[in-house]
Amino acid sequence: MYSKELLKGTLRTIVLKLLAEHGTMYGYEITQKTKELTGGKIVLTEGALYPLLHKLEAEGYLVTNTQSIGKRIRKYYELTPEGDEKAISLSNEFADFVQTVIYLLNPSLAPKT
Amino acid sequence: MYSKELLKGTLRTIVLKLLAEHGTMYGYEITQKTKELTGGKIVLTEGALYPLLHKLEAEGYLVTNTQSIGKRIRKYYELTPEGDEKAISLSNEFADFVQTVIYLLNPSLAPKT
DNA sequence: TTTGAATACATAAGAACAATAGGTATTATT
DNA sequence: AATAATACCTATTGTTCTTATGTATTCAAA
Repeated sequence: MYSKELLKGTLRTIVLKLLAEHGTMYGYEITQKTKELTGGKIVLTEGALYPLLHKLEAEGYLVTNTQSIGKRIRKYYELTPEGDEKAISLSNEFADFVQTVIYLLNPSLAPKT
Repeated sequence: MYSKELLKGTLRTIVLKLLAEHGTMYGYEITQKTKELTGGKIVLTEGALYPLLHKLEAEGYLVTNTQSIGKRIRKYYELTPEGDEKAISLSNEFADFVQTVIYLLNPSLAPKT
Protein backbone atom coordinates (compact mmCIF):
# COMPACT_ATOMS: atom_id res chain seq x y z
CA MET A 1 0.00 0.00 0.00
CA TYR A 2 1.30 3.38 -0.97
CA SER A 3 1.27 6.62 0.96
CA LYS A 4 -2.25 7.76 0.45
CA GLU A 5 -1.50 11.08 -1.15
CA LEU A 6 -0.11 9.51 -4.28
CA LEU A 7 -3.53 8.32 -5.30
CA LYS A 8 -5.09 11.73 -4.98
CA GLY A 9 -4.55 13.08 -8.44
CA THR A 10 -4.84 9.69 -10.05
CA LEU A 11 -8.16 8.28 -8.94
CA ARG A 12 -10.18 9.93 -11.71
CA THR A 13 -7.72 8.65 -14.26
CA ILE A 14 -7.86 5.13 -12.90
CA VAL A 15 -11.65 4.98 -12.80
CA LEU A 16 -12.16 6.42 -16.27
CA LYS A 17 -9.46 4.29 -17.84
CA LEU A 18 -10.74 1.11 -16.19
CA LEU A 19 -14.14 1.80 -17.66
CA ALA A 20 -12.57 2.48 -21.02
CA GLU A 21 -10.78 -0.87 -20.88
CA HIS A 22 -13.51 -3.04 -19.42
CA GLY A 23 -16.65 -1.37 -20.76
CA THR A 24 -19.51 -1.34 -18.31
CA MET A 25 -18.71 -1.76 -14.63
CA TYR A 26 -20.41 -1.16 -11.32
CA GLY A 27 -18.83 0.53 -8.35
CA TYR A 28 -18.01 -2.45 -6.23
CA GLU A 29 -16.63 -4.20 -9.27
CA ILE A 30 -14.24 -1.31 -9.82
CA THR A 31 -12.85 -1.65 -6.32
CA GLN A 32 -12.40 -5.40 -6.74
CA LYS A 33 -10.87 -5.19 -10.17
CA THR A 34 -8.42 -2.57 -8.99
CA LYS A 35 -7.42 -4.62 -5.99
CA GLU A 36 -7.04 -7.70 -8.15
CA LEU A 37 -5.04 -6.08 -10.94
CA THR A 38 -2.68 -4.37 -8.52
CA GLY A 39 -2.24 -7.32 -6.21
CA GLY A 40 -3.75 -5.34 -3.35
CA LYS A 41 -1.33 -2.46 -3.80
CA ILE A 42 -4.09 -0.04 -4.69
CA VAL A 43 -7.32 -0.27 -2.78
CA LEU A 44 -10.08 2.17 -3.60
CA THR A 45 -12.15 3.14 -0.61
CA GLU A 46 -15.88 3.40 -1.12
CA GLY A 47 -15.94 6.81 0.53
CA ALA A 48 -13.76 8.05 -2.30
CA LEU A 49 -15.18 6.02 -5.15
CA TYR A 50 -18.91 6.55 -4.91
CA PRO A 51 -18.83 10.34 -4.60
CA LEU A 52 -16.40 10.41 -7.51
CA LEU A 53 -18.67 8.29 -9.68
CA HIS A 54 -21.55 10.61 -8.90
CA LYS A 55 -19.44 13.58 -9.78
CA LEU A 56 -18.23 12.10 -13.05
CA GLU A 57 -21.82 11.35 -13.92
CA ALA A 58 -22.87 14.92 -13.10
CA GLU A 59 -20.03 16.16 -15.27
CA GLY A 60 -21.29 14.13 -18.19
CA TYR A 61 -18.45 11.64 -18.38
CA LEU A 62 -20.50 8.67 -17.25
CA VAL A 63 -24.03 7.38 -17.61
CA THR A 64 -25.68 4.83 -15.33
CA ASN A 65 -27.89 1.86 -15.80
CA THR A 66 -29.35 0.43 -12.63
CA GLN A 67 -30.14 -3.26 -12.58
CA SER A 68 -31.76 -5.49 -10.01
CA ILE A 69 -29.88 -8.62 -9.03
CA GLY A 70 -32.42 -10.44 -6.94
CA LYS A 71 -33.37 -7.87 -4.35
CA ARG A 72 -30.06 -6.09 -4.58
CA ILE A 73 -29.31 -3.28 -6.99
CA ARG A 74 -26.30 -2.61 -9.10
CA LYS A 75 -25.51 0.67 -10.77
CA TYR A 76 -23.59 0.04 -13.92
CA TYR A 77 -21.47 2.90 -15.17
CA GLU A 78 -20.48 3.48 -18.76
CA LEU A 79 -18.38 6.13 -20.46
CA THR A 80 -20.02 8.76 -22.61
CA PRO A 81 -18.08 9.94 -25.67
CA GLU A 82 -16.84 12.82 -23.53
CA GLY A 83 -15.82 10.32 -20.89
CA ASP A 84 -13.90 8.36 -23.45
CA GLU A 85 -12.00 11.45 -24.52
CA LYS A 86 -11.38 12.37 -20.92
CA ALA A 87 -10.03 8.92 -20.15
CA ILE A 88 -7.54 9.26 -22.97
CA SER A 89 -6.45 12.78 -22.14
CA LEU A 90 -6.05 12.08 -18.43
CA SER A 91 -4.12 8.94 -19.17
CA ASN A 92 -1.80 10.78 -21.51
CA GLU A 93 -1.39 13.60 -19.05
CA PHE A 94 -0.48 11.14 -16.33
CA ALA A 95 2.13 9.49 -18.54
CA ASP A 96 3.60 12.86 -19.45
CA PHE A 97 3.64 14.01 -15.84
CA VAL A 98 5.37 10.84 -14.75
CA GLN A 99 8.05 11.29 -17.39
CA THR A 100 8.63 14.83 -16.20
CA VAL A 101 8.85 13.86 -12.55
CA ILE A 102 11.13 10.91 -13.22
CA TYR A 103 13.48 13.20 -15.08
CA LEU A 104 13.30 15.71 -12.27
CA LEU A 105 13.99 13.08 -9.64
CA ASN A 106 16.80 11.47 -11.53
CA PRO A 107 18.19 13.53 -14.42
CA SER A 108 20.62 10.78 -15.33
CA LEU A 109 17.68 8.82 -16.70
CA ALA A 110 16.96 11.47 -19.30
CA PRO A 111 15.88 10.16 -22.69
CA LYS A 112 17.67 11.04 -25.93
CA THR A 113 21.13 10.80 -24.43
CA MET B 1 1.15 22.66 -16.92
CA TYR B 2 -0.59 19.61 -15.54
CA SER B 3 -3.90 19.36 -13.81
CA LYS B 4 -3.07 20.46 -10.35
CA GLU B 5 -4.07 17.33 -8.54
CA LEU B 6 -1.25 15.28 -10.00
CA LEU B 7 1.32 17.16 -8.01
CA LYS B 8 -0.41 16.60 -4.73
CA GLY B 9 1.22 13.45 -3.54
CA THR B 10 4.49 14.19 -5.23
CA LEU B 11 5.63 17.52 -3.88
CA ARG B 12 7.39 16.09 -0.83
CA THR B 13 9.17 13.60 -3.03
CA ILE B 14 10.30 16.28 -5.44
CA VAL B 15 11.59 18.60 -2.75
CA LEU B 16 13.47 15.94 -0.83
CA LYS B 17 14.96 14.37 -3.93
CA LEU B 18 16.04 17.73 -5.34
CA LEU B 19 17.86 18.40 -2.12
CA ALA B 20 19.41 14.96 -2.25
CA GLU B 21 20.67 15.63 -5.77
CA HIS B 22 21.79 19.21 -5.42
CA GLY B 23 22.87 19.37 -1.80
CA THR B 24 22.01 22.60 -0.09
CA MET B 25 19.28 24.76 -1.59
CA TYR B 26 17.07 27.62 -0.54
CA GLY B 27 13.36 27.82 -1.13
CA TYR B 28 13.28 30.18 -4.04
CA GLU B 29 16.05 28.21 -5.67
CA ILE B 30 13.96 25.06 -5.46
CA THR B 31 11.10 26.71 -7.32
CA GLN B 32 13.44 28.01 -10.02
CA LYS B 33 15.33 24.75 -10.41
CA THR B 34 12.09 22.84 -10.74
CA LYS B 35 10.75 25.23 -13.34
CA GLU B 36 14.01 25.09 -15.22
CA LEU B 37 14.43 21.32 -15.17
CA THR B 38 10.85 20.69 -16.24
CA GLY B 39 10.72 23.38 -18.88
CA GLY B 40 7.97 25.16 -16.98
CA LYS B 41 5.80 22.06 -16.82
CA ILE B 42 5.97 21.90 -13.07
CA VAL B 43 5.79 25.15 -11.15
CA LEU B 44 5.93 25.03 -7.37
CA THR B 45 3.87 27.73 -5.72
CA GLU B 46 5.35 29.46 -2.74
CA GLY B 47 2.19 28.92 -0.76
CA ALA B 48 2.80 25.21 -1.05
CA LEU B 49 6.56 25.14 -0.81
CA TYR B 50 7.34 27.24 2.24
CA PRO B 51 4.87 25.57 4.59
CA LEU B 52 6.14 22.20 3.36
CA LEU B 53 9.75 23.14 4.04
CA HIS B 54 8.80 24.23 7.55
CA LYS B 55 6.98 20.97 8.08
CA LEU B 56 9.83 18.84 6.81
CA GLU B 57 12.14 20.71 9.11
CA ALA B 58 9.82 20.15 12.05
CA GLU B 59 9.71 16.46 11.18
CA GLY B 60 13.47 16.26 11.29
CA TYR B 61 14.11 15.69 7.60
CA LEU B 62 15.72 19.06 6.98
CA VAL B 63 17.94 21.49 8.80
CA THR B 64 18.30 25.16 7.96
CA ASN B 65 21.13 27.57 7.72
CA THR B 66 20.15 31.18 7.34
CA GLN B 67 22.54 33.46 5.51
CA SER B 68 22.51 37.16 4.81
CA ILE B 69 22.96 38.22 1.21
CA GLY B 70 23.36 41.95 1.55
CA LYS B 71 20.26 42.94 3.49
CA ARG B 72 18.27 40.01 2.24
CA ILE B 73 18.13 36.63 3.92
CA ARG B 74 18.28 33.19 2.50
CA LYS B 75 17.31 30.06 4.34
CA TYR B 76 19.35 27.18 3.07
CA TYR B 77 17.89 23.75 3.57
CA GLU B 78 19.84 20.55 3.84
CA LEU B 79 18.83 16.94 4.34
CA THR B 80 19.42 15.21 7.64
CA PRO B 81 20.33 11.52 7.52
CA GLU B 82 16.64 10.81 8.07
CA GLY B 83 15.81 13.16 5.23
CA ASP B 84 18.19 11.31 3.00
CA GLU B 85 16.53 8.01 3.79
CA LYS B 86 13.13 9.58 3.29
CA ALA B 87 14.12 10.96 -0.09
CA ILE B 88 15.13 7.50 -1.20
CA SER B 89 12.09 5.72 0.15
CA LEU B 90 9.64 8.27 -1.26
CA SER B 91 11.37 8.18 -4.59
CA ASN B 92 11.20 4.39 -4.70
CA GLU B 93 7.62 4.42 -3.60
CA PHE B 94 6.75 6.83 -6.36
CA ALA B 95 8.45 4.67 -8.97
CA ASP B 96 6.66 1.59 -7.69
CA PHE B 97 3.32 3.38 -7.61
CA VAL B 98 3.79 4.60 -11.15
CA GLN B 99 4.58 1.09 -12.36
CA THR B 100 1.44 -0.19 -10.72
CA VAL B 101 -0.76 2.53 -12.15
CA ILE B 102 0.69 2.17 -15.62
CA TYR B 103 -0.04 -1.50 -15.54
CA LEU B 104 -3.55 -0.80 -14.29
CA LEU B 105 -4.17 1.79 -16.96
CA ASN B 106 -2.77 -0.32 -19.74
CA PRO B 107 -2.31 -4.01 -18.91
CA SER B 108 -0.86 -4.67 -22.36
CA LEU B 109 2.28 -2.88 -21.21
CA ALA B 110 2.91 -5.44 -18.52
CA PRO B 111 6.55 -6.36 -17.99
CA LYS B 112 7.88 -9.92 -18.22
CA THR B 113 5.74 -10.87 -21.20
C1' DT C 1 15.42 58.21 -11.46
C1' DT C 2 11.70 55.96 -10.58
C1' DT C 3 9.01 52.20 -11.82
C1' DG C 4 8.53 47.47 -12.50
C1' DA C 5 10.36 42.91 -12.42
C1' DA C 6 12.86 39.60 -10.05
C1' DT C 7 14.48 37.88 -5.74
C1' DA C 8 13.25 35.98 -1.16
C1' DC C 9 10.84 35.18 2.69
C1' DA C 10 6.12 34.37 4.92
C1' DT C 11 1.00 33.40 6.29
C1' DA C 12 -4.21 33.00 5.90
C1' DA C 13 -8.38 31.59 3.71
C1' DG C 14 -10.42 28.52 0.74
C1' DA C 15 -11.11 24.50 -2.48
C1' DA C 16 -10.44 19.83 -3.60
C1' DC C 17 -9.68 15.32 -2.58
C1' DA C 18 -9.56 11.02 -0.29
C1' DA C 19 -9.69 8.53 4.37
C1' DT C 20 -12.29 7.32 8.11
C1' DA C 21 -16.31 6.10 9.97
C1' DG C 22 -20.72 5.37 9.89
C1' DG C 23 -25.22 3.65 7.83
C1' DT C 24 -28.65 0.21 5.25
C1' DA C 25 -29.64 -4.10 3.18
C1' DT C 26 -29.05 -8.60 0.67
C1' DT C 27 -26.73 -12.94 -0.22
C1' DA C 28 -23.42 -16.59 0.64
C1' DT C 29 -20.69 -19.31 3.68
C1' DT C 30 -19.48 -21.68 7.79
C1' DA D 1 -27.15 -18.56 13.62
C1' DA D 2 -23.50 -15.82 12.78
C1' DT D 3 -20.17 -13.90 9.97
C1' DA D 4 -18.25 -12.43 5.68
C1' DA D 5 -18.96 -10.73 1.27
C1' DT D 6 -21.67 -8.06 -1.78
C1' DA D 7 -23.52 -3.43 -2.92
C1' DC D 8 -25.06 0.89 -2.33
C1' DC D 9 -24.69 5.52 0.24
C1' DT D 10 -23.28 10.00 3.03
C1' DA D 11 -21.08 13.05 6.65
C1' DT D 12 -17.07 14.50 8.99
C1' DT D 13 -12.38 15.18 9.13
C1' DG D 14 -7.53 15.77 7.73
C1' DT D 15 -4.23 16.79 4.37
C1' DT D 16 -2.59 19.11 0.62
C1' DC D 17 -2.28 22.58 -2.56
C1' DT D 18 -4.04 27.11 -4.70
C1' DT D 19 -5.02 31.65 -4.41
C1' DA D 20 -4.33 35.77 -2.41
C1' DT D 21 -1.90 38.77 0.28
C1' DG D 22 1.93 40.80 2.75
C1' DT D 23 6.84 42.56 3.55
C1' DA D 24 11.23 43.87 1.87
C1' DT D 25 15.50 44.03 -1.08
C1' DT D 26 17.91 44.26 -5.49
C1' DC D 27 18.30 44.91 -10.33
C1' DA D 28 17.06 46.51 -14.95
C1' DA D 29 14.75 49.44 -18.00
C1' DA D 30 12.32 53.54 -19.41
